[in-house]
Amino acid sequence: MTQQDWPTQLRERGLRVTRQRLAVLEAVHAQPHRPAESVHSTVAEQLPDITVQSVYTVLHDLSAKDLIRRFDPPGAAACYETRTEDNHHHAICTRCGRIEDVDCVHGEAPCLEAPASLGMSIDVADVVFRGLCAACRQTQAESPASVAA
Amino acid sequence: MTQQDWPTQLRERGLRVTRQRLAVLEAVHAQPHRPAESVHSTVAEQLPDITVQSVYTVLHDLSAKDLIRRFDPPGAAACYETRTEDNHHHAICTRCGRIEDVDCVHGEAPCLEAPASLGMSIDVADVVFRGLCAACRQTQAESPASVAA
DNA sequence: GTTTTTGCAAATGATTTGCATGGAT
DNA sequence: ATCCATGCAAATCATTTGCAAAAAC
Repeated sequence: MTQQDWPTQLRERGLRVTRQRLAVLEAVHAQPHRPAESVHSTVAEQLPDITVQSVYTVLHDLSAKDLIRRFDPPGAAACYETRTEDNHHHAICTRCGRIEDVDCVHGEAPCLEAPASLGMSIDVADVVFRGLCAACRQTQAESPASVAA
Repeated sequence: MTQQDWPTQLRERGLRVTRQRLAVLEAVHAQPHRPAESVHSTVAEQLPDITVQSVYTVLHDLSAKDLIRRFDPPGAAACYETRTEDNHHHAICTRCGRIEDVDCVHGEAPCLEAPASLGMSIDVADVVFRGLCAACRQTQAESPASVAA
C-alpha cells in the first residue's frame, strides 16, 4: 500500500518521469510477480513501440532505486513487485509457477535468526516456500495431466 | 555424510556408471556450490575431452535422481552439492558470492511453518541468508575496493 | 540546451536440445 | 547386442550492452 504517486516517487529518486516508466510501474503494481517478458506485453498494449530491452532497462533502474523489488524464483525468470516496504517472502506453486506473497512467518522476523556458528554477518533472509496452490491441488486430484498457467 | 559409494548409488537409481559421472560426483562432493562451468574445469583435469554440455547433462541427470542437489542463487548460475539428505539452507556473501551451508534454524524445521492463511499447501521452505562473510568484512574495513573470489 | 532515456541491434551468459558415435551392461 | 551416455554443434532463453535519435528537465 504505497502512496503510489509514481511521478513524485520517480523524481524523489532522481529519475525522470517517462511514459514507459509509469506504464511499467503500473503494470508491475497491477500484476506483481511477472517476468520482464510478460510485463512488456502488458505495457505494449498502451505503448506499442516499447521494446523488451527498454522494459528490462526500466525494471533494472526502478529496482536500483527501490521503487520496485526484484525476486528471482529458483530456475525461472526474474519477476518484480511494487511491495518494497517490508521484507515479506514468497510461495511458489511447483506445478503452475504461481507466486504468492507470504507475510513474515512466526509473527516476528523468524528466519532472520541466522545460526551464531556461521562465519557470516547476516543482513537479510529470503524464504521461498514451495508447494501446490489451491487450484493445482484441485486439478491434480482430477486430471494428473496438463498444467495451467 | 553420504556413504559415497558412487557406483552403487548410480546403479540403484538406474543410471549407468561412467567416468564422467563419477568425476562430476567427485568434483561436486569435494567442492560444493560451484556452477557447471567451474565443475567442468575441475573434471577436465582428469577427463580433458569432456564438454561443458556433458557436464550440464550429467548435473541435470544426477539432480533428477537426487544424487546431487541443485541450488539457484538469486541472479547467479546454478550450483550443486552432494548433501541431499537434509533440507539445509544457504548463506551467500553479497560481496564475493561465497556460499555456505546453514543447518536448519531454530533447532527444528522453522520456516516450514507456512502461514495457515495461505491458499497453498507447503512442501518445503528454502531459506537464503545474505550478508558478508568473514573475509569480506575484513577486507571491506580495510579497502572498500576490489572484490576477491 | 543539456542530460537522461528510449529504440534498435547485437552480444553475452547460462542452459537445453538433436543427432550420431562410443561406451556400459 | 542393446540401449544409454557422451561429444559435438546448434538453438534457445533471459538479460546486458553500445550507440544514435527522441524526450524530459
